Amino acid sequence: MSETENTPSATPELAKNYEPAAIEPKWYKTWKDAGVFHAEPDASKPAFSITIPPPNVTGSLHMGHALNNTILDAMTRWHRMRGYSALCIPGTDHAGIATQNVVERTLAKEGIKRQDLGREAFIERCWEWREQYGSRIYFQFEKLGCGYDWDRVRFTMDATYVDAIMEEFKSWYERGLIYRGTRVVNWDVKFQSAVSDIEVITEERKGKLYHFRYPFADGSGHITIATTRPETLLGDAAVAANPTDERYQPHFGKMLKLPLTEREIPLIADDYAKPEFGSGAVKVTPAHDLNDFECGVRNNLPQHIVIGKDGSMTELAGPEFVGLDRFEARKKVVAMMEELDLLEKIEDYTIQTPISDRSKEVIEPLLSEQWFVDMKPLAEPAIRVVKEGKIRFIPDRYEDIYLHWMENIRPWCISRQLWWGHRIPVWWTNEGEGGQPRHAFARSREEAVAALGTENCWQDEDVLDTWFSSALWPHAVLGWPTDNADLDYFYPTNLLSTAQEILYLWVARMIMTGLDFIKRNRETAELGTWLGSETDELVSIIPFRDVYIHATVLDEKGRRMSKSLGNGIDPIDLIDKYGADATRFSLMQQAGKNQDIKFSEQRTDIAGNFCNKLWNASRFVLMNLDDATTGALPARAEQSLADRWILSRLTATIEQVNASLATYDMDDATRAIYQFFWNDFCDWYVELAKPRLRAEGDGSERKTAQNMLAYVLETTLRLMHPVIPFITEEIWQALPHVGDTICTATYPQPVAEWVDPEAESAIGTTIDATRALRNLRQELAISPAPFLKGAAAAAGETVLATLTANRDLIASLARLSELTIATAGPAAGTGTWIGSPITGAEMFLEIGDSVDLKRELERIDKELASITKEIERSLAKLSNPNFVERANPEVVEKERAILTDWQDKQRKLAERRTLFAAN
RNA sequence: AGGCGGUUGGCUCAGUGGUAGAGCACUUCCUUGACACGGAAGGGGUCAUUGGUUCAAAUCCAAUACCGCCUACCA
Repeated sequence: MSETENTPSATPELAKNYEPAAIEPKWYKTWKDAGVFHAEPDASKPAFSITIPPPNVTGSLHMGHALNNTILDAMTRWHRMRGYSALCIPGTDHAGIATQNVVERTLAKEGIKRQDLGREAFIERCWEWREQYGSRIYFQFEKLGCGYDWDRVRFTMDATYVDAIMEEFKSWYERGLIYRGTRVVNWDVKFQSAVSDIEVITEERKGKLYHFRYPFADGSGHITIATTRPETLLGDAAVAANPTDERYQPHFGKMLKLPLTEREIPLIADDYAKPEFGSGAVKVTPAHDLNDFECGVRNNLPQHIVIGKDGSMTELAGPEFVGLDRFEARKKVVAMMEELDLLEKIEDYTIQTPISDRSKEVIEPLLSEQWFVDMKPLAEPAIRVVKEGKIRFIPDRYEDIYLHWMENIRPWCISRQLWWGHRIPVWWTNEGEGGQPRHAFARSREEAVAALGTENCWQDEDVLDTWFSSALWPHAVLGWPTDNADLDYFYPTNLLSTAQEILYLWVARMIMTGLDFIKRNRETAELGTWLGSETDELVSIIPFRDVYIHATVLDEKGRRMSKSLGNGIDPIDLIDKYGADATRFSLMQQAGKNQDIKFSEQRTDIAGNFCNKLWNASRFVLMNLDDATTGALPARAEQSLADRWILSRLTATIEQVNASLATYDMDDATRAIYQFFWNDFCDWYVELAKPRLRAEGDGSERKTAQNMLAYVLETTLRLMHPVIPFITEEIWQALPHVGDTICTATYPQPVAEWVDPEAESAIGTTIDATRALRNLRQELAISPAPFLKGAAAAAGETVLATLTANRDLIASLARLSELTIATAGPAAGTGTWIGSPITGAEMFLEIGDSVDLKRELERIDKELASITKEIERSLAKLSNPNFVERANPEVVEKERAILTDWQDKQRKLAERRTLFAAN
């Protein structure tokens, strides 16, 4: 029969070479067109849902995304195959400052500033930008193989999403949780906006510590203070020293002449000053430092704003400084102080400098009026829900990190002085009592007029922090604030997987908003997903059950990937080079409970080799099937020992993979897959099957082998599919299978009847025997080509039976012309035999004239030396009465068996040695 | 400064009390009809250090060192 005729006509043949680019786009399109990824509420199935962390609309796929989205997709696919109505909702975040930055840069190339365009037109440009580039990352997700429900894609500025934000704002505003406040915020002088803590990076920079003298107003000497920011001197409101500091106790309350100004400032007592640092006295600038601000509030100090929003000095700084850039002002202050002989010294100093992540400008802590959210009341339930174990962190160490932050939560500044984003839905009028401004929540001018009772009103200029909108993500993407079937069925979601740096800014806030806004009837709420008391009719529902914090992907040297270092790896390049499957596999192999991943491209190369191996082994299986092969599991009676063995290995692997995925040990899951497929299936099972495929007779042995190969391979493909979706689909389609796509095929589950210690032990012996024979051949440098005579001496009946049963297999694998099995070794005079002991037997090889006596003795001695060491170790243990008496009897028994085995091998080898030494 | 991770063969990492493992790299051999992106056989580790608990420690405890991450108001 020709090869072509052997191939089942209904199934296509695999291409000779594995080329991911030739299969991946094809299957993604097929799946998408068939609606495989679309999920609807389905009462007959359990729900499984995930919302992806929405990447910035300006973003493109980086390694962190690739890792996280591989995990999300694998978890979704795994559940889909296990019969869940599995949904993964994609979307993007409008990313206020980042998008505005990108668009402003584009405009700058045309020589336009956003102020030239005006607010409306600028926002129009932002939308245009988004239309053009904002979906790029979606195509990249598709390329990675992410099976997301594209019918449900969400953007944080969609009209329905805006409804959710309005609802959130209204509720918090009306409950007084959102308030207007004046505090020191992180000010970005380039964007002229407040920025959030996460957008501030602390960098160690070299700077100077300046020691200045502040003279007492009454001329009775001076106090020395130190500062890294001399320009803030102009805004000083006091000098503080610790109340316990004896050096300053006599002077508290006295006034100091603030140099370069006309002002006098007091020396106050505040324990914010640490006596051990510098002179023990610290200048206090309430408007330009958060700690000084708090100190100022405590002591009722004035707040002089001397640095303006653009980073230049204000009028309050005095006529000599007004308009100067803050860093110019710094130089000038130092120079003038030196001139006045008030500069004591300048030291080199390492300064923890806050830098704006977006603009790379030094952040200016600045007193300004902003909108804040009072987080304390919102944090309380969010703490409880984690303490009560309703939301689980994986790895669990993040629970403490989360709780620590939540318990020390601070007000959240939500206003941003940007144009792109959700404009704050608050309207103002100055028609209040005594012309005081008043404000009210309103979604539109009409609402505002109604609420304020006047036409003379205007909307707040600021927009909301982007995180204000993403905090609503899980319920907003499911249609909240409108009650609907999706929200009912898919909420709470099952998993939130993300990077650790947004644990606070995002994860914590989603928990807070979820609990605050999503309430259900206690009777109908799913067990373990709600917070409330027995008497509450309505209870708060958690947004997700599991929070998986994935590792940070670093470069191979362990450095963060960054544009400036140029050490980043573009996942799209990896996919183009090795395929999405290899990219995913290499990421999953490294994704466990680790904090970071040192990633090198080599890992993907190795994963690609695995895919290639899978491809070729599958080709082998396929070309050995024929039309009659159904891939049905042969009856137990028809199965060979090897068949039972591979099924036993398979069910152990299935169990391991399912268990590992359930606990987010993706590294363990991929390792189990890798080892089973390569070491068990390819290295041994396929090799053991080869002679059976060539078997003569009625063809039943060949048939069984064919069905077994097809069955095991098909099952393995389903097991692998969540990790490597494309290649598994391509091969699966070529094999006998049930269903239209592997995506919706059943996920393998362990089968108790397959567990077969007897077969595992028997094939274990077969493998040992084969290895011993191959080893003899190699150690004595005998050509691998010729078929040699082999023999085995079995110590007991079990081993004798096992070896006999697998005689042909061993002979084939070890390239023997014949294999004699007996209870004793070959008789003298029957040839030149060398031997090697295995557990329960000794394997022999007839090597004719090619024996190298010296070499053989060396081999035996080497082996003996290592065995002797093992025996000594074991003897030492067993001769310790404490061990024998105290250790678990099973352990002692096991140790005795080990010793006996080593001693047995030692005796056999010694006999061999004597034999050869005599020659 | 505090908290949390890490430290296992040349490299990247598994391994939570009972004979130290994998992949890559390395050595030797092999292009035998699935695969050289492969096959076969090997070499290589006092599991960071020190102490403790235990019959038994890579594994549990304590300290130390180094690396990393995250929080933090040290001018």
